[in-house]
Amino acid sequence: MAKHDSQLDILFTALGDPTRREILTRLARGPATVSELHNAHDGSKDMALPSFMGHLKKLEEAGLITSEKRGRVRSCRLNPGAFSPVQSWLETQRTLWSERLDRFDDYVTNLMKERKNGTGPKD
Amino acid sequence: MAKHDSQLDILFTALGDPTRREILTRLARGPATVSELHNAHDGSKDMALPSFMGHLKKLEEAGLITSEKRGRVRSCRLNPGAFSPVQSWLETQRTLWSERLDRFDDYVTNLMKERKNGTGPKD
DNA sequence: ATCATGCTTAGCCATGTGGCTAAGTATTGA
DNA sequence: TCAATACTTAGCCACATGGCTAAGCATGAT
Repeated sequence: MAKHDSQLDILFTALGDPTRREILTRLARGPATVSELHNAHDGSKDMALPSFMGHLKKLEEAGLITSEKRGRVRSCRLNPGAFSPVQSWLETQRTLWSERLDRFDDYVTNLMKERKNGTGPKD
Repeated sequence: MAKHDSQLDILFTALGDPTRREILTRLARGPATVSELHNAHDGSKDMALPSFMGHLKKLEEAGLITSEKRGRVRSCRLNPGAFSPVQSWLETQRTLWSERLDRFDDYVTNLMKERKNGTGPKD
């Protein structure tokens, strides 16, 4: 089996929360301050700021965003390159699937046939 | 902000675990039985079968795989189409980013300049 | 019928997650 | 200087996650 890749864990996990995806979508349009992001989110969810900050922290730890504090204002920007491992992994899946010509039914059919013949599957 | 999409939650979350990604990669090469998957995984991790089955269940709930029990053997196959929402979301991000011509530094510069001029950011 | 095989169910655990409230610190503007 | 603003820290909570062991059920082989 393939080697463990914790960066993929972190990336996919980060993307598994709706608030965090919202944030990323907003930042894809351009940088924004924490307040701007939070206010936009509050429109529908009304989440407490510390919780919201936790989401930003998670995105930053995943490398998906970078934030910078100037004075009392913290601005966030997207790191689009950080999506690369995700896209690579998906592409790998697609490639493997394309190379696979067999179908599920064929597999089961062969399995049953080989069992009846007493030869066992070949692998 | 965009509407909540719980399927994306489920998909990204499912992909956030290394064991589950391993399983998907293996199934991209073709269908396999639970034992085959588990044995291959055991080579490096030695996870108890009930735990392993929990991962398969999660993948099935996400729609990423489909399993079928014949007699005492359960076979699993990949549903490649289930990745579509994930790829669509990533593509949306890329599109938004491409449309974005500004840079982070420009944003902060404009922010400071507009504050000095007393006009405030425009949105 | 009996035993082996391949799951499945049940219960447990430590840790993490996604929130909350309360309080605090630093910066900015009046 | 003081009040307002923009975060930041700390502590709490219910629930979920990713594992474990033990036991059980169904099927297949002998």
